[in-house]
Amino acid sequence: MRFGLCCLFKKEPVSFRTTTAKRLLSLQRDRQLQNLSEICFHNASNLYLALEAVHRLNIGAFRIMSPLFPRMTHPDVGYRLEDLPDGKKIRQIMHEIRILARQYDIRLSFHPDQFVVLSSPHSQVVENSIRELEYQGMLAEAVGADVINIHAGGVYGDKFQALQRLNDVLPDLSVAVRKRLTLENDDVSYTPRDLLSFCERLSIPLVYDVHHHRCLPDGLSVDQATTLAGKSWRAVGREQYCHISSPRNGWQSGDPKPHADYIDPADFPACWLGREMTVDVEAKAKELAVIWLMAELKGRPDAPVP
DNA sequence: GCATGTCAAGTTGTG
DNA sequence: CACAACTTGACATGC
Repeated sequence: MRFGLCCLFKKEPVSFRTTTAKRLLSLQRDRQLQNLSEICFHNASNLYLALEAVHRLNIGAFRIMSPLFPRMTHPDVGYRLEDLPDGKKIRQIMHEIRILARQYDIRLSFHPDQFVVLSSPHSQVVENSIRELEYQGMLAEAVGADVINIHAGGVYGDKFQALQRLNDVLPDLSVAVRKRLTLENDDVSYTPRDLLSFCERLSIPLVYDVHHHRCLPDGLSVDQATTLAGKSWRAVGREQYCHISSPRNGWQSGDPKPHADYIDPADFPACWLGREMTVDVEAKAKELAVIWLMAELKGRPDAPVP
Protein backbone atom coordinates (compact mmCIF):
# COMPACT_ATOMS: atom_id res chain seq x y z
CA MET A 1 0.00 0.00 0.00
CA ARG A 2 1.13 3.43 -0.98
CA PHE A 3 0.13 6.52 0.99
CA GLY A 4 -0.21 9.91 -0.65
CA LEU A 5 0.13 13.51 0.50
CA CYS A 6 -2.14 16.23 -0.89
CA CYS A 7 -0.49 19.36 -2.21
CA LEU A 8 1.00 21.01 0.87
CA PHE A 9 3.25 20.58 3.88
CA LYS A 10 2.80 21.61 7.49
CA LYS A 11 6.36 21.42 8.81
CA GLU A 12 8.63 20.72 5.87
CA PRO A 13 10.12 23.88 4.36
CA VAL A 14 8.28 23.55 1.06
CA SER A 15 5.96 26.32 -0.10
CA PHE A 16 4.08 27.37 -3.18
CA ARG A 17 3.41 30.92 -4.24
CA THR A 18 0.46 32.30 -6.13
CA THR A 19 -0.93 35.51 -7.49
CA THR A 20 -4.27 36.91 -8.58
CA ALA A 21 -5.58 38.10 -11.90
CA LYS A 22 -6.48 41.38 -10.25
CA ARG A 23 -2.91 42.04 -9.19
CA LEU A 24 -1.51 40.99 -12.57
CA LEU A 25 -3.92 43.29 -14.38
CA SER A 26 -2.41 46.29 -12.57
CA LEU A 27 0.91 45.58 -14.33
CA GLN A 28 2.12 46.01 -17.89
CA ARG A 29 2.34 42.75 -19.81
CA ASP A 30 6.13 42.45 -19.54
CA ARG A 31 5.98 43.06 -15.78
CA GLN A 32 3.19 40.46 -15.55
CA LEU A 33 5.34 37.88 -17.30
CA GLN A 34 8.38 38.73 -15.16
CA ASN A 35 6.33 38.32 -12.00
CA LEU A 36 4.74 35.09 -13.22
CA SER A 37 8.14 33.77 -14.24
CA GLU A 38 9.49 34.20 -10.72
CA ILE A 39 6.45 32.51 -9.20
CA CYS A 40 6.50 29.58 -11.63
CA PHE A 41 10.23 29.11 -11.13
CA HIS A 42 9.74 29.12 -7.37
CA ASN A 43 6.87 26.62 -7.59
CA ALA A 44 8.67 24.23 -9.93
CA SER A 45 11.74 24.32 -7.68
CA ASN A 46 9.61 23.66 -4.63
CA LEU A 47 7.81 20.79 -6.34
CA TYR A 48 11.24 19.21 -6.72
CA LEU A 49 11.87 19.81 -3.01
CA ALA A 50 8.44 18.35 -2.26
CA LEU A 51 9.37 15.07 -3.93
CA GLU A 52 12.63 14.88 -2.00
CA ALA A 53 10.76 15.48 1.26
CA VAL A 54 8.04 12.99 0.40
CA HIS A 55 10.65 10.36 -0.43
CA ARG A 56 12.54 10.99 2.79
CA LEU A 57 9.32 10.60 4.76
CA ASN A 58 8.50 7.31 3.05
CA ILE A 59 5.37 8.69 1.39
CA GLY A 60 4.65 7.09 -1.97
CA ALA A 61 2.37 9.54 -3.77
CA PHE A 62 1.92 13.28 -4.12
CA ARG A 63 -1.00 15.34 -5.40
CA ILE A 64 0.16 18.46 -7.21
CA MET A 65 -1.81 21.63 -6.50
CA SER A 66 -3.80 22.98 -9.43
CA PRO A 67 -2.33 26.52 -9.44
CA LEU A 68 1.28 25.33 -9.82
CA PHE A 69 1.49 27.88 -12.61
CA PRO A 70 -1.09 30.39 -11.35
CA ARG A 71 -3.67 31.94 -13.71
CA MET A 72 -2.15 30.14 -16.70
CA THR A 73 -5.57 29.61 -18.31
CA HIS A 74 -7.13 32.92 -17.28
CA PRO A 75 -8.78 34.66 -20.25
CA ASP A 76 -7.14 38.03 -19.57
CA VAL A 77 -3.74 37.21 -18.08
CA GLY A 78 -3.18 33.63 -19.33
CA TYR A 79 0.24 32.73 -20.70
CA ARG A 80 2.43 29.91 -21.99
CA LEU A 81 5.69 28.75 -20.42
CA GLU A 82 7.51 29.92 -23.54
CA ASP A 83 6.26 33.47 -22.83
CA LEU A 84 8.11 33.61 -19.51
CA PRO A 85 11.69 34.90 -19.26
CA ASP A 86 12.68 31.73 -17.38
CA GLY A 87 10.41 29.44 -19.39
CA LYS A 88 13.28 27.21 -20.50
CA LYS A 89 14.65 26.81 -16.97
CA ILE A 90 11.18 26.02 -15.66
CA ARG A 91 10.65 23.42 -18.39
CA GLN A 92 14.00 21.86 -17.42
CA ILE A 93 13.01 21.60 -13.76
CA MET A 94 9.75 19.92 -14.76
CA HIS A 95 11.80 17.37 -16.64
CA GLU A 96 14.02 16.79 -13.61
CA ILE A 97 10.91 16.31 -11.48
CA ARG A 98 9.77 13.62 -13.88
CA ILE A 99 13.11 11.80 -13.59
CA LEU A 100 13.10 12.10 -9.79
CA ALA A 101 9.53 10.85 -9.42
CA ARG A 102 10.38 7.79 -11.48
CA GLN A 103 13.61 7.16 -9.58
CA TYR A 104 11.86 7.40 -6.20
CA ASP A 105 8.72 5.66 -7.47
CA ILE A 106 6.46 8.50 -6.36
CA ARG A 107 3.03 8.42 -7.95
CA LEU A 108 1.90 11.89 -9.04
CA SER A 109 -1.67 13.10 -9.53
CA PHE A 110 -3.79 16.16 -10.16
CA HIS A 111 -7.20 17.08 -8.78
CA PRO A 112 -8.78 20.04 -10.60
CA ASP A 113 -11.09 21.94 -8.29
CA GLN A 114 -14.82 22.55 -8.27
CA PHE A 115 -14.85 24.87 -11.27
CA VAL A 116 -14.09 22.04 -13.65
CA VAL A 117 -17.53 20.69 -14.57
CA LEU A 118 -17.76 18.63 -17.73
CA SER A 119 -21.42 17.79 -17.17
CA SER A 120 -22.60 21.40 -17.12
CA PRO A 121 -25.35 22.36 -19.58
CA HIS A 122 -23.60 25.72 -20.04
CA SER A 123 -21.19 25.59 -22.95
CA GLN A 124 -19.03 28.36 -21.48
CA VAL A 125 -18.51 26.35 -18.29
CA VAL A 126 -17.57 23.27 -20.27
CA GLU A 127 -15.22 25.30 -22.46
CA ASN A 128 -13.42 26.74 -19.41
CA SER A 129 -13.27 23.27 -17.88
CA ILE A 130 -11.63 21.82 -20.97
CA ARG A 131 -9.09 24.64 -21.02
CA GLU A 132 -8.21 23.97 -17.39
CA LEU A 133 -7.99 20.21 -18.00
CA GLU A 134 -5.68 20.71 -20.97
CA TYR A 135 -3.45 22.87 -18.76
CA GLN A 136 -3.28 20.11 -16.17
CA GLY A 137 -2.75 17.57 -18.93
CA MET A 138 0.27 19.55 -20.07
CA LEU A 139 1.61 19.56 -16.50
CA ALA A 140 0.90 15.85 -16.08
CA GLU A 141 2.69 15.06 -19.31
CA ALA A 142 5.69 17.16 -18.22
CA VAL A 143 6.16 15.59 -14.78
CA GLY A 144 4.83 12.10 -15.53
CA ALA A 145 1.63 12.15 -13.47
CA ASP A 146 -0.79 9.34 -14.31
CA VAL A 147 -4.03 10.70 -12.81
CA ILE A 148 -6.21 13.76 -13.39
CA ASN A 149 -9.12 13.21 -11.06
CA ILE A 150 -12.40 15.12 -11.28
CA HIS A 151 -15.91 14.95 -9.87
CA ALA A 152 -18.93 14.27 -12.07
CA GLY A 153 -20.23 17.78 -11.40
CA GLY A 154 -23.80 18.98 -10.95
CA VAL A 155 -27.05 17.07 -11.39
CA TYR A 156 -29.34 19.74 -12.92
CA GLY A 157 -32.34 17.64 -12.02
CA ASP A 158 -31.28 14.60 -14.01
CA LYS A 159 -28.16 12.60 -13.25
CA PHE A 160 -28.49 10.41 -16.29
CA GLN A 161 -28.59 13.35 -18.67
CA ALA A 162 -25.74 15.07 -16.85
CA LEU A 163 -23.55 11.98 -17.24
CA GLN A 164 -24.62 11.78 -20.86
CA ARG A 165 -23.31 15.32 -21.40
CA LEU A 166 -20.05 14.35 -19.70
CA ASN A 167 -19.85 11.35 -22.00
CA ASP A 168 -20.44 13.50 -25.07
CA VAL A 169 -17.67 15.96 -24.28
CA LEU A 170 -14.95 13.34 -23.76
CA PRO A 171 -13.96 13.24 -27.45
CA ASP A 172 -13.11 16.94 -27.21
CA LEU A 173 -10.31 16.20 -24.73
CA SER A 174 -6.75 15.54 -25.85
CA VAL A 175 -5.33 12.04 -25.46
CA ALA A 176 -3.00 13.40 -22.75
CA VAL A 177 -6.04 14.31 -20.63
CA ARG A 178 -8.26 11.43 -21.67
CA LYS A 179 -5.81 8.70 -20.71
CA ARG A 180 -5.36 10.21 -17.23
CA LEU A 181 -8.95 11.18 -16.48
CA THR A 182 -10.63 9.56 -13.48
CA LEU A 183 -13.94 10.19 -11.73
CA GLU A 184 -14.47 10.41 -7.97
CA ASN A 185 -17.65 9.93 -5.95
CA ASP A 186 -18.58 13.15 -4.13
CA ASP A 187 -20.48 13.95 -0.94
CA VAL A 188 -23.58 15.68 -2.33
CA SER A 189 -24.52 14.25 -5.72
CA TYR A 190 -22.77 11.21 -7.20
CA THR A 191 -22.31 7.99 -5.23
CA PRO A 192 -20.08 5.09 -6.28
CA ARG A 193 -23.21 3.28 -7.44
CA ASP A 194 -24.10 6.24 -9.68
CA LEU A 195 -20.69 6.16 -11.34
CA LEU A 196 -19.59 2.52 -11.46
CA SER A 197 -21.40 1.40 -14.60
CA PHE A 198 -20.63 4.67 -16.37
CA CYS A 199 -16.94 4.28 -15.54
CA GLU A 200 -16.93 0.65 -16.58
CA ARG A 201 -18.57 1.41 -19.92
CA LEU A 202 -16.06 4.17 -20.74
CA SER A 203 -12.97 2.53 -19.20
CA ILE A 204 -12.62 5.45 -16.79
CA PRO A 205 -11.20 4.42 -13.39
CA LEU A 206 -13.23 5.37 -10.31
CA VAL A 207 -11.35 7.01 -7.44
CA TYR A 208 -13.14 5.77 -4.35
CA ASP A 209 -13.43 8.36 -1.56
CA VAL A 210 -14.62 6.49 1.49
CA HIS A 211 -15.36 9.66 3.46
CA HIS A 212 -17.65 10.98 0.73
CA HIS A 213 -19.29 7.56 0.56
CA ARG A 214 -20.00 7.67 4.29
CA CYS A 215 -21.43 11.20 3.92
CA LEU A 216 -23.55 10.12 0.95
CA PRO A 217 -24.22 6.37 1.18
CA ASP A 218 -25.78 4.29 -1.58
CA GLY A 219 -26.41 0.89 -0.07
CA LEU A 220 -23.02 -0.51 -1.04
CA SER A 221 -20.71 -1.46 1.83
CA VAL A 222 -17.23 0.05 1.99
CA ASP A 223 -15.86 -3.37 1.12
CA GLN A 224 -18.15 -3.75 -1.92
CA ALA A 225 -17.48 -0.23 -3.21
CA THR A 226 -13.72 -0.69 -2.79
CA THR A 227 -13.77 -3.94 -4.72
CA LEU A 228 -16.02 -2.64 -7.50
CA ALA A 229 -13.95 0.54 -7.87
CA GLY A 230 -10.84 -1.64 -7.89
CA LYS A 231 -12.19 -3.46 -10.91
CA SER A 232 -12.32 -0.21 -12.87
CA TRP A 233 -8.58 0.17 -12.27
CA ARG A 234 -7.71 -3.44 -12.99
CA ALA A 235 -9.64 -3.18 -16.26
CA VAL A 236 -7.06 -0.66 -17.47
CA GLY A 237 -4.10 -2.35 -15.78
CA ARG A 238 -3.44 0.36 -13.21
CA GLU A 239 -3.05 0.62 -9.44
CA GLN A 240 -6.25 1.56 -7.61
CA TYR A 241 -6.58 5.03 -6.08
CA CYS A 242 -8.62 5.82 -2.94
CA HIS A 243 -9.12 8.79 -0.64
CA ILE A 244 -9.42 8.80 3.14
CA SER A 245 -10.33 11.54 5.59
CA SER A 246 -11.98 11.96 8.98
CA PRO A 247 -14.76 14.37 9.97
CA ARG A 248 -13.53 17.46 11.83
CA ASN A 249 -16.30 17.32 14.45
CA GLY A 250 -16.87 13.59 14.59
CA TRP A 251 -19.65 11.61 12.93
CA GLN A 252 -22.36 12.47 15.43
CA SER A 253 -22.37 16.25 15.80
CA GLY A 254 -23.45 18.38 12.87
CA ASP A 255 -21.77 18.32 9.48
CA PRO A 256 -19.34 15.45 8.91
CA LYS A 257 -18.02 16.88 5.63
CA PRO A 258 -15.24 19.20 6.90
CA HIS A 259 -11.89 17.42 7.15
CA ALA A 260 -10.05 16.86 10.43
CA ASP A 261 -6.36 17.52 11.10
CA TYR A 262 -5.61 13.81 11.36
CA ILE A 263 -7.18 10.51 10.33
CA ASP A 264 -8.96 8.60 13.07
CA PRO A 265 -7.59 5.06 12.59
CA ALA A 266 -11.12 3.80 13.22
CA ASP A 267 -12.13 5.51 9.95
CA PHE A 268 -9.52 3.58 7.99
CA PRO A 269 -11.33 0.65 6.33
CA ALA A 270 -9.99 -2.64 7.63
CA CYS A 271 -10.63 -4.18 4.22
CA TRP A 272 -8.04 -1.86 2.65
CA LEU A 273 -5.15 -3.31 4.64
CA GLY A 274 -2.88 -5.44 2.55
CA ARG A 275 -4.43 -4.32 -0.73
CA GLU A 276 -2.33 -2.98 -3.55
CA MET A 277 -3.57 0.59 -3.82
CA THR A 278 -2.68 4.26 -3.42
CA VAL A 279 -4.45 6.04 -0.55
CA ASP A 280 -4.43 9.83 -0.58
CA VAL A 281 -4.67 11.19 2.95
CA GLU A 282 -6.87 14.29 2.97
CA ALA A 283 -6.08 15.86 6.33
CA LYS A 284 -5.23 19.35 7.41
CA ALA A 285 -2.08 18.31 9.26
CA LYS A 286 -0.74 17.28 5.84
CA GLU A 287 2.51 15.26 5.96
CA LEU A 288 2.25 14.93 9.74
CA ALA A 289 -1.10 13.18 9.30
CA VAL A 290 0.28 10.81 6.67
CA ILE A 291 3.27 9.91 8.82
CA TRP A 292 1.09 9.44 11.87
CA LEU A 293 -1.42 7.24 10.04
CA MET A 294 1.29 5.05 8.54
CA ALA A 295 2.87 4.54 11.96
CA GLU A 296 -0.49 3.87 13.55
CA LEU A 297 -1.44 1.22 11.00
CA LYS A 298 1.97 -0.39 11.20
CA GLY A 299 1.50 -0.75 14.95
CA ARG A 300 -1.75 -2.64 14.34
CA PRO A 301 -1.17 -4.94 11.41
CA ASP A 302 -4.47 -6.66 12.02
CA ALA A 303 -6.74 -3.75 11.57
CA PRO A 304 -8.42 -1.01 13.45
CA VAL A 305 -11.92 -2.28 14.17
CA PRO A 306 -14.43 -0.57 11.85
C1' DG B 1 5.05 43.95 12.54
C1' DC B 2 0.43 42.11 12.68
C1' DA B 3 -4.48 41.66 11.61
C1' DT B 4 -7.70 41.60 8.03
C1' DG B 5 -9.93 41.20 3.58
C1' DT B 6 -9.51 39.43 -1.05
C1' DC B 7 -8.87 36.13 -4.58
C1' DA B 8 -11.26 33.40 -12.01
C1' DA B 9 -14.07 30.01 -12.38
C1' DG B 10 -19.66 26.21 -10.33
C1' DT B 11 -23.18 23.98 -7.88
C1' DT B 12 -25.82 22.83 -4.09
C1' DG B 13 -28.10 23.13 0.26
C1' DT B 14 -29.13 26.09 3.92
C1' DG B 15 -30.42 30.29 6.48
C1' DC C 1 -33.20 34.93 -2.29
C1' DA C 2 -28.57 35.63 -0.76
C1' DC C 3 -24.69 33.22 0.83
C1' DA C 4 -21.52 29.91 2.73
C1' DA C 5 -19.26 25.48 1.97
C1' DC C 6 -16.39 22.74 -0.65
C1' DT C 7 -10.32 23.81 0.63
C1' DT C 8 -6.57 26.88 1.76
C1' DG C 9 -3.13 29.68 1.69
C1' DA C 10 -0.62 33.73 -0.03
C1' DC C 11 -0.53 38.31 -0.79
C1' DA C 12 -1.88 43.20 -0.62
C1' DT C 13 -3.52 46.56 2.27
C1' DG C 14 -4.06 49.19 6.22
C1' DC C 15 -3.29 50.03 11.09
